[in-house]
This record gives sequence, structure tokens and C-alpha cells, in this order.
Amino acid sequence: MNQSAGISRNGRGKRTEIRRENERLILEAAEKVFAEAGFGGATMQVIADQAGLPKANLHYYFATKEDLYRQVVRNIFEIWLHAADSFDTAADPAEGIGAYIDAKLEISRHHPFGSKVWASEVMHGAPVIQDYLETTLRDWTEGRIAAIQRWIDQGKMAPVDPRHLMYMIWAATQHYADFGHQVETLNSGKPLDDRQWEEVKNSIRTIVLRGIGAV
Amino acid sequence: MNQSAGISRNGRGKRTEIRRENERLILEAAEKVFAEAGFGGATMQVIADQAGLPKANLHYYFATKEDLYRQVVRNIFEIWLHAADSFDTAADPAEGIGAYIDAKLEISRHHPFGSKVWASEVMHGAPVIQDYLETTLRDWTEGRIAAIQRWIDQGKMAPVDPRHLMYMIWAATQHYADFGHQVETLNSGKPLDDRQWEEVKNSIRTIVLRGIGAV
DNA sequence: AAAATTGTTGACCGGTTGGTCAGGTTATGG
DNA sequence: CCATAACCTGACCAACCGGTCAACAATTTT
Repeated sequence: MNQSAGISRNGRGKRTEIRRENERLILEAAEKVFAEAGFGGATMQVIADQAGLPKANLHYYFATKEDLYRQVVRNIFEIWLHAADSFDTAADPAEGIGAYIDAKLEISRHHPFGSKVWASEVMHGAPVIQDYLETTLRDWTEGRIAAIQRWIDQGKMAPVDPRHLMYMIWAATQHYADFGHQVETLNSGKPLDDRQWEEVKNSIRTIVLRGIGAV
Repeated sequence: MNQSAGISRNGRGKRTEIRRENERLILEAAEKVFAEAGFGGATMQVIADQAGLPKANLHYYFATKEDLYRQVVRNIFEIWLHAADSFDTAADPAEGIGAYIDAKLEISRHHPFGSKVWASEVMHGAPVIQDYLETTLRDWTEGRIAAIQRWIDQGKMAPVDPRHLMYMIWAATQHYADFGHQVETLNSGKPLDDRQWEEVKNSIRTIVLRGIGAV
């Protein structure tokens, strides 16, 4: 129904487009199913149904269930890391940490499945991304800790332990994704609306920034 | 090796003792395996091996895998609720919330498996304890929120949103259990020692209590 | 236009899993 | 000491799951 439409923008043609689209469909479905059932509870058949493709087709694009899972985890990890881009350019804690909190909350709101997959992966001992934790994440974390320590040395915030401050921000923001179901249940069973997400943002910012003496 | 020792205290004899002991063994093994592999990834055989019992014996005490899982989840939920016992008797936020943070951190430290099972259960939509969330947990939460609001009204702390403060405490403390592997990896691969757990406690207490103007 | 490459899929398979059960052992009450 | 009930477990089974493959369809290249 769509072979004469204007497909094939930049790739090399229809083949490229088909591959891109199918991989996207599969990864999207996989992210959701892995998040809702865990790696062990997820089945290729359910992912296939969710993606609207035959199971054999999944194995054409991703050799094994683990390969597919690995790709899902890496995708969310990339998003996770980029949330701190605004962190570095900031001049003071209120701006930098405030922006980071906002960015992390955006992820919790718009990538709840990915966040859960990440949480699940770490909870189970990070079997597939342990190397990332030991290299990329460790370097990344040390960098932010150094930045926070600089602010402390400059007298721009109270002398709290940068590492645990970092963990607290991670935990507080991801809670709204990973424990989203609990939050929703305690919100009369309804998802948070725009106004409530604003309240979340303000609450965390207020407590954290005041807590580190950055206001 | 122990049949003439002073067993059978209050139950009705050896039968009672055997049942109690085997159920304990199974639940302990199940908690660990469910935590490390998730419900879907856990197998009755692995739980049996961990408990040192034949698989068929597990099904003698717990009809199905789900029954066993349900029991594990309920156990940790009870512990979780009781962590707030010191909350109510406190006169001011610094004491009450401080004690609650300590209690929650103790759980993270001494019941990491249970904490992970709980997190996993909620992340997957609370399939087996949804009713508890809607009744017990909801009532419990409303009660604490009211207590915090009272402190605010009495001018003992800043007017922050009690609900999101609560979530922040949950998140910050559970992080050290649920994301314990990540914390450990970022700690040169070593578990936190006594001194470091003290630092965690002090960091969270300091930031939260100052953040709500309770110091 | 035909050859080659890439994409598609129903049917199938070996291995694993939760759960069953029959036949046994051990404890308890009378 | 016997009868009953509780406990134990190796062997077994049906269902399911990840993964394979052969045959076919569509697209691209020559």
C-alpha cells in the first residue's frame, strides 16, 4: 500500500527503511515487555505479538533473546548518561543540579519502560552491562563527583558527600518510573497529571537544593 | 544430631518443628533466588537446591510457585511497614524522620533480597499484592502524611509536600538495597563497610532534614 | 531480465519447567 | 504396639520456550 509513497530518505532505499523500521518496532515492543515481565518472564512470542511480527522475524534481526535485551539496555543507558549534559555547563549548584533533576524526571516520565529495564538489570547483578558500569558509568560518576566537590570548595554549597547526594538524586527521580505503579495506586489509581509532575519537580528540587545549602 | 536436645518449645512437637524449620529454609532460599533472578527467571529447582531440599518437597509446603512467591512478598511487606513504628511516637520531624531513615536503611542493609523482591513486584505492576497497596499501604501512607502535615502546621518544618517527601525517603534508602550492585561497583567493587553505612545514614539525614528545615 | 541478496514465515525440535503422584518413611495419638 | 496422619521424594509428564530451517517473496544489482 505504500511503495510509491516518498519513502527511503537517506538510507540506500527500501531495504534500509524496512530494517530500520522493524528494528524500531521490535526494540520498542521488547522494552515494554522486558519492563513488565523481566528478562526471565518475557517471551519472544509476546514481544513478537506486541511488535506485530512473527516470532521468526525477531530472530532474523536479533540472533538471541539476550542480544535483543542487551540492545534495549544499552539504549536506555545512553539516554540516562545524556541527562547530565546540562550538568557541566552550569555555573552553580542550584542551576546544575536543578537542571539535572529536571532531566532525570523527564526520563522517568517519558521512558518509564526503559528505566524499569535498567533497574531490573542492575538489581539482578548487571549480568549484561557490568563492563559498562565499571568503565563508562564509573568515569562518568567520578567526573560529576569532582564537579560537585569543586562547588563545595568554592563555598557554593554545604559540604555534603557528593557521591551520596548523587545517589539520592538518582533514587528520588527514578522512583517515579520504577515505582510508578505504586505512585499511581497511591494517587487514587490515576497517573500523575501535568500539574502533579510539576509538584514532583518542585518538591525534589526544593528539598535537595535547600538540603545542600544551594539556595 | 539434635533429637535429644531441647527442641519443641511451644509447638506441639517434632512435627511442628519440622514444618516451621522447612518453611523457613524454603522461604529464605526463595527470597534470595527471586531477588536475583526475578519471578520469571527463578526456578523451583534452583530454590530447592538453595534450600537443600528436593523439589517435590517444596511443592509439599507450597502448592505453587506463585504461592511461595506471594508469601515472600508478604513477609518483606510486613517488615517494611514496621520500620515506621518509631515514626509515630516522635515529637518532632528531626527525631521521627531521622529514625525512619535509619530504620529504612537498616532494612536495605539487612534485607537486601526482600527489598529487591518488593521492588520487582511493584515494578511489574504488583500482580500479587495489588490489594495490599490499595488498602494497607494506602491507609499507612495517609497516616504518615497527616503526621507530617501536623508538623508543618505546628511550624516545626518547612511546608514541603508530605507525600513527595515520603517518596524521597523511600527511594533514597531503598536505593542502597535495590541498586546495591551498582553502589558496590562504584565503590571499587567492595560492599560498603560499617563506616560507609554511617556516611550513608548521615548524608541522607543531613540533606533531608536540612531540606525540610527541621534542623 | 535474471542473478544475487535481503527479508519473511510456518512448521518443527530439543531442552527446560512447574507440577503430579505413587509408594515409601517417620512421628503421634490411642 | 498398632493405626492413622504427616512428611518425604524419585520418577514422570504435559506445556512451553528459545531457537532453527527450508522454502518462498521482495528488492537491488549487474
